[in-house]
Amino acid sequence: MTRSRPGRANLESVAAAAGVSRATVSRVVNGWASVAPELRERVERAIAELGYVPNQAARSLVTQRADAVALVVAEPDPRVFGDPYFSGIVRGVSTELLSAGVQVVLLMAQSDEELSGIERYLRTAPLDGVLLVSEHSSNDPIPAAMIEAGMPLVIGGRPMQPGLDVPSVDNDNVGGARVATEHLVARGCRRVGTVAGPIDMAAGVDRLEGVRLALGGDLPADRVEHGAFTQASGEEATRRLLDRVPDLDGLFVASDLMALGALRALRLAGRRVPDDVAVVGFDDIPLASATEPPLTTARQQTVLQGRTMARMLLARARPDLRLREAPEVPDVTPDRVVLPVELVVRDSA
Amino acid sequence: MTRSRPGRANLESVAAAAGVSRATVSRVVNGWASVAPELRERVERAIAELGYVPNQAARSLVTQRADAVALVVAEPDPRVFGDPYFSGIVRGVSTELLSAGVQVVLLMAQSDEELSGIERYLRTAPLDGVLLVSEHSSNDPIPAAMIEAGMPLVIGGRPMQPGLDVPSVDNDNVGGARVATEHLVARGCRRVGTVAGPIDMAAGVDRLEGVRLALGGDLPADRVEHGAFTQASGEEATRRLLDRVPDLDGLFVASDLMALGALRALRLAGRRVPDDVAVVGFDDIPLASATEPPLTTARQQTVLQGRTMARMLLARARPDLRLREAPEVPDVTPDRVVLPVELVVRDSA
DNA sequence: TTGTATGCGTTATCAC
DNA sequence: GTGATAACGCATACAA
Repeated sequence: MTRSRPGRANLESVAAAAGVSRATVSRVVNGWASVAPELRERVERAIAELGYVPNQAARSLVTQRADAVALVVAEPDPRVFGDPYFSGIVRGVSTELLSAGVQVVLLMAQSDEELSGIERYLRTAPLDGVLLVSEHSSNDPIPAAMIEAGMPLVIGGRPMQPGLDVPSVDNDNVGGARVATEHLVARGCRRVGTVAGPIDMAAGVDRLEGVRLALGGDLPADRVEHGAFTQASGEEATRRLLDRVPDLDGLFVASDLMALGALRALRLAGRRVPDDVAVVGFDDIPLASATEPPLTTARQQTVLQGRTMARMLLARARPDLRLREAPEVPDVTPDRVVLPVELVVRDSA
Repeated sequence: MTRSRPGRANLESVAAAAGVSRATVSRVVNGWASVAPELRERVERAIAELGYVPNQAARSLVTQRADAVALVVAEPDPRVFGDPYFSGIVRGVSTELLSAGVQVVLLMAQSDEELSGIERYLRTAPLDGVLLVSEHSSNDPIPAAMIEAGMPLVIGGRPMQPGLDVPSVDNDNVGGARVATEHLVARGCRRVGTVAGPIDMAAGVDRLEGVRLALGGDLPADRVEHGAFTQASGEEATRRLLDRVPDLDGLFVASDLMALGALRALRLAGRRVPDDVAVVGFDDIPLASATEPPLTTARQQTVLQGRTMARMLLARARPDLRLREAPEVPDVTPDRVVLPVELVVRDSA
């Protein structure tokens, strides 16, 4: 709190009311053992009566700690917040930080102007560290600024900026796409194509790379179309693909949302799924199990990603905090963690 | 920033480097006029060289200001973030605060545990004020805590807690529902029913009240069904309604999402819209214009609501800030502002 | 166990 | 126009 109303209590006034020194009050507030029960009692009563709450600004000034961490989401489209990917990360981050007694502060940037306001805030505000989730981050000024300011930072996703190396937690987009595509091949598909994501996004690039790895040399340029991770773009890309490769029999679509569009395009083109064309998506959004036919897809562990990011940051920014055991979270000492992506087989492939 | 790395520059070091006093550096940093151009030059160079950034904790400690405001969203379902209602408010709040040089900090509470962490944070962190958006807020501890702590607070929506009066900005749910229902009547509907929202949410209660006002005494209990503001619940409620009142010829649905369900239920029941049953929704979500037929609905001004909330808070918490003119934003001196809701007539009614 | 004293980095009030 | 200097509220090393 900052606006000190006329009557805002502080250590001094509590000390006076309890008839002890400021130091003793401080000890009680911070739970130090070495306080006589009787004094403690008096102090606690005084605190309650005066409604005393410690001033975090003053506390941060001396301790160099803030007990708060910023989670920055740099994304122009406000709909990211409805995205299960994002909400999983937020849930994971919140869970882990809550149990560590650290508050999560969400900062969202929908424009460059807002982004620079956020940058300013990050450099000056009392914060223990920063978590950054941004999809197309190749020209994001924040990583460099944080490094220069000495502010601990962990990135969610694959850092796109060459030169800076920042601790990060990513999903295995390459491996996931590879397994998904291998599933198509194992199923008997001979002419596999893909609706890939945008090439300015790490997830787009990496998933396409996974397809390449799975198919070896067998991915001619005409079997690749790019979409924008939206349903409409997936539908169109699929249509273009079918025009060029009419005998396509397997399709890896780089996101479930695009896969929804792909299913529609296939239906309209008279193809049966999976009999004529087998389809695999990526993300396992809730809708994926409700499509006709239900969608085989690669599932990312978004909550785990959030938890891992949080612990990685705390390990670096607040080594004094002892976190509770969490065997399901990978070791966060290395600067780069990649979480496995699992294939969920349903009827579409 | 809080973790002062070994080399973190402060006023002192900048002053030394520039050969001036701390006071002069402070004047330069804060843009005071009374500094000789030459000194100013030297100071600015030193600042750049040392990468000096003011410490906000120290600054807040003495100024009693923070240049930051919290926007608290108390809602268990993370999907609120995808909700156009919420994203409109965020956009409005952000716009207005950005131009005032105040940072928005988003705090979301998905559980009571998180809510109490947030409450702690709000009382202690350097913050100029708090904006609260919570739909079912009748037992939210935050308003009382903020009042006790003397922290300026503005609520979005209608405050549900008796006793506390807190400045608030609401949409005219009563008026909007009333106009929507009157539209049905004017259209010739004789047996109007409604799918209302939950009774523990102000929007649910108020919209139902609007229907009552429009119909005078003519709303028998069997023409009211309640849904949970979801599509599925809207579909079910409509089905129940049709079972009980087969000759229903007008339907006000308290949210567009529920209206989507209602349209489906009507179609399945073989009713034509609007010929057999005219339908009006509420919210004007993007999907509303894409339904078959396009949905007549009441539109809330969510961005304006956010902007109004922000200005109302700043007027109380930071009267020193001079905001730019904004004729479209209503006067924020009264403690309660209700924004008009406009009927958008499409084909469904 | 308790109290005293110092410093965290700023802003702001004075003299000069 | 500029420079000392006193707060701001707290934690903590040290003395008692």
